[in-house]
Amino acid sequence: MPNKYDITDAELEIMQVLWNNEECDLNSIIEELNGETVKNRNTVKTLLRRLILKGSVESRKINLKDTVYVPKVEKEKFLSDQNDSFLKKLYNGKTGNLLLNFVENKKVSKEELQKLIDILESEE
Amino acid sequence: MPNKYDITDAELEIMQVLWNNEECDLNSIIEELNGETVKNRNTVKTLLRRLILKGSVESRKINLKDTVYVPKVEKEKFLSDQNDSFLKKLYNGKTGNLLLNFVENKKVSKEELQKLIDILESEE
DNA sequence: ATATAAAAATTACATTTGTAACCTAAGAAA
DNA sequence: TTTCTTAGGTTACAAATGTAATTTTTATAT
Repeated sequence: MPNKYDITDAELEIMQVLWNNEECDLNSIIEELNGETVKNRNTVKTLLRRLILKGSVESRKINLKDTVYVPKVEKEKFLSDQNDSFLKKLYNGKTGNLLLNFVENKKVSKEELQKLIDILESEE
Repeated sequence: MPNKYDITDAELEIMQVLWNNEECDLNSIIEELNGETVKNRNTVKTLLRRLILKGSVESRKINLKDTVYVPKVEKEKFLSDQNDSFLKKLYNGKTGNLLLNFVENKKVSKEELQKLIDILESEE
């Protein structure tokens, strides 16, 4: 009884395709995946089935033969949950700790940070 | 043949204890863990054994009876690797994308960002 | 209408992960 | 020294995961 948001790494690759395309059939998914990962058709089918089982994806029959798959979790919500658990796991749940790490390791520049401040200010 | 940096969630809890204490025996580890997670002694033993197997931890015999465990991966290196794979998995490998998400969801404040800029400037 | 191709559904299977029981050896208590 | 306790080592096991083979169904070409 895992829920919508327990998505494994292999499943996530499928979700990414669905988020980028909203509604696609198996073939499009497989095509999209190539370039990234190459997966056997049945593998993709299994991943889709598991995603459907846990309610993260819905399958819609177009006709007797064809089916399209629709993501049932918003990417935004998913990302936000992933952020939270990542932060909790490694940074005591604090964005500040992660950011500090980025700064210490020169993963972000002054300019980038300034741009973010600008965004925040423009929203005020 | 998983390497030092493939550390599972349950194993990570052990690593955290070791990172905070540098050298401890099984009992101290278990004691530290309580409050966080409660784990059976044997469970902790197994996790330690697996960590040793993959080279992330070393066990040192103090005497015939007692052993202490020593972390063999630096926390810094580990965190940095985890950051990279998290970013790659969800943000195209770009810190910028993650930060933008934080900003959009009000997970970081202007003040925090400014403080980071100050740190960067003070280092120049 | 029948054989063949394509898609969908079901089943399989090895590996990893979390959890712990079980067995053994070494000091401590009697 | 015999027994109990405690620490260490080994084995087990179910659930989750990544991957795919097998079987069944549906459609298309002959």
